[in-house]
Amino acid sequence: MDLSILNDVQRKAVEVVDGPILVVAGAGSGKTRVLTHRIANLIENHDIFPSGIMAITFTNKAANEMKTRIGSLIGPVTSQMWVGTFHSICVRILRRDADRIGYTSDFVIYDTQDQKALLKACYKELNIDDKQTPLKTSQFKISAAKNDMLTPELYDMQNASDYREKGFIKLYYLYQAKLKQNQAMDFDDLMLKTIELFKQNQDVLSYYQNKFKYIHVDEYQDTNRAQYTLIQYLAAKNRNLFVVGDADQSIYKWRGADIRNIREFEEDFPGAQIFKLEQNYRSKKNILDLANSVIVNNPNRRDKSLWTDQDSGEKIGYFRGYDEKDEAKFVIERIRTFIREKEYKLSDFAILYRTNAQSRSFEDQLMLNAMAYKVIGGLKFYERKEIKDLLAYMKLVVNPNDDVSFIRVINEPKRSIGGKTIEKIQAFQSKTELSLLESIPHLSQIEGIGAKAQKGLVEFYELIMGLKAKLDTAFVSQIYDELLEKLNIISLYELERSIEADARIDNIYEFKTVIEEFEKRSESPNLRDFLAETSLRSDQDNIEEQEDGVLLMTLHASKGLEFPVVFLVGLEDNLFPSFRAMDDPEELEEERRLCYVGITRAEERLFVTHARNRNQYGRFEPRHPSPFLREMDQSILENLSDQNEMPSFDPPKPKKENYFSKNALKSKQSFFGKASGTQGNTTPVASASQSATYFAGAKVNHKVFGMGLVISVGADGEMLTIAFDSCGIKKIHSGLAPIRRVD
DNA sequence: GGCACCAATTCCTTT
DNA sequence: AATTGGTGCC
Repeated sequence: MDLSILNDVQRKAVEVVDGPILVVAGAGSGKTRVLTHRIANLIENHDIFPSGIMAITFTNKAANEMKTRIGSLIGPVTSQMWVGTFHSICVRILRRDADRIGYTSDFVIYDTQDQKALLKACYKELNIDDKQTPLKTSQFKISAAKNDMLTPELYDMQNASDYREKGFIKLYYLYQAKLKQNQAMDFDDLMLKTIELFKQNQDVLSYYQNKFKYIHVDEYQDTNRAQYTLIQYLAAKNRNLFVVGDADQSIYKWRGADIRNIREFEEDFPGAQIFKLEQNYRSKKNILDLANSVIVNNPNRRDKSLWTDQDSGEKIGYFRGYDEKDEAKFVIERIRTFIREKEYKLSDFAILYRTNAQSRSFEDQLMLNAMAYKVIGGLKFYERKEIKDLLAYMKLVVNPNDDVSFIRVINEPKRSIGGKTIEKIQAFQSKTELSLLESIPHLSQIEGIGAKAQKGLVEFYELIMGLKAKLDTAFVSQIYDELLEKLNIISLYELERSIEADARIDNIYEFKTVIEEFEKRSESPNLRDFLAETSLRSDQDNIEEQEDGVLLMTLHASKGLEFPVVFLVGLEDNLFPSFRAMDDPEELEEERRLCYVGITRAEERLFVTHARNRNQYGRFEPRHPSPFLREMDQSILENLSDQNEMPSFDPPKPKKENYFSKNALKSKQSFFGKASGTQGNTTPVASASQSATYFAGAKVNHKVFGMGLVISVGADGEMLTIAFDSCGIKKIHSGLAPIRRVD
């Protein structure tokens, strides 16, 4: 292994073996390299067994990459190492000893949707009105409490004197009780229950404390209180804790991440060694300068600044469009130009936005141009109805206590079992210790269930039990196949003869592929582990390397990734920063960090864009530029907007020579070229709803004069000089004359 | 119980 | 704009 490729600070950080270590790693400063070399160094030069090493990463994808990279440094010794996310590592620990805290190792993991369904049941039992207290509010409150490690009991103690909390406390108790009844844990429980396990069972804790001699945590700035505590427990004995993070990239406060965890590392671990990585290897200087110009506006920030010895690179492209469609057209046109003129492939480009909903206009344009793309996040594959249904069946096969899954699929496909029937079973259930599924054999004791419903219930029971019998002998894919066959689900969707149904069928087959891949990769492919893995899959885990396509994702999802060309879009007030952040300075700082993260994803080129109007909630509304645009160093921005679209914030008015520089002119031409439709195969129809902007080269139709070509636009952007086919050149007012654009 | 139609709500970010 | 949930009728 060659440590000479590291810079001085990196090497020093890598070579320390024992004790607590904090690596403050700015964006693109090679923290993954430090982590992998550190671990490789432990194993190769200090005879540490891989089985004594734990590394916690932010995504499973990062975990796999880390294993691969360590493997390529010192060979395939990594299989004994524990590398994974907080959630997956907790599952692994819990599977072993769940019985110590009143769970079986067959527990299932409830995602956000399941959580909601369970809360709904709690609401019903407690007569809570979901109009008065939206499910989301309770969901959020429970999660926040758990992130702060407040169990119902602790929360109760802390808030007992507050009568307004009475209702919530009751709900929280019931929710937690129901989770246990269902043998289920939500995402936050995975950490809390692991901590509980450690707290109550000294022997278990000692086992792991002794086992893991060296613990590593990546993205330490985004750990929450529970995760922090978990680490404290695990590292308490050996104190060999190596954490890497960057306070400037903390973007998960809303999920409970506590920036203090990294800021106060020295106090938590006296004698900790601290290394600061400030040389950036990722981005051109202009990109880095832009990032710095934004992040310095955060008042509560420890001063540090990244530097690079790379050249400046191109300026940062700035574009303001008429609306989101205009914005998308610009971005896609740029990508086309890049690919035509340079050696870029589609997957070199990333479009980063604040909210998932923004992907749409870009998808439309990409589709129009027949360009491959991949949207990361949004409606996840595993959240699609047909997949969730099949997952619910499989969860029930593993865990018959899972009432949430039972209710989800008992009438899917239709078995003539509705709310009334379920209520009757629940009434029976409350007198017993049985789950809904387990109640079915006792149907004779339940009054008033119709023959049709009874038949449906029994068939359902037999289906699940039939599959359960095969659990230990059959492959997951065999169970899946049998499930599909027994449910006759494909034929049912085929009968619908709709595009949506066809897509569902595709997804069902796709899911089969996912299962088969799991079986190939896993050492002991069982259904339990498969279900856990699908529940804990992150968006980034779904990025496939081999497929070429433009990447679209939220800024959050882009964390830890890098791309040659980045488009940071939708830089508008109330969108980015989010409207929720406007009145809260702390949240505004977090939005700014998010902006910083976005900028620093770019290696070679960066473009920042926004629109003057945007469709939202079906309404077309004017938008204002984001304050972050104003903060950006204007001298490194290059305005690529239509002349009519000069920015209204202190304009990044390019110096004359810039404006007419070869680059600016070239890009301008391509932009106009596209809009006026002179490029033949670009945007064929597209503009049925023509945008109201006019510019030189635009084709217009006048009610009286007929077709014409805009020659120039007045300084006010409204007086147009138009050459009409019928009557020559005329000056008319775009706001008053009966004209419209024809694309 | 199932289905069709209407109304309300949503678009902040996620394991 | 689009999805989701609710209501009322069959």
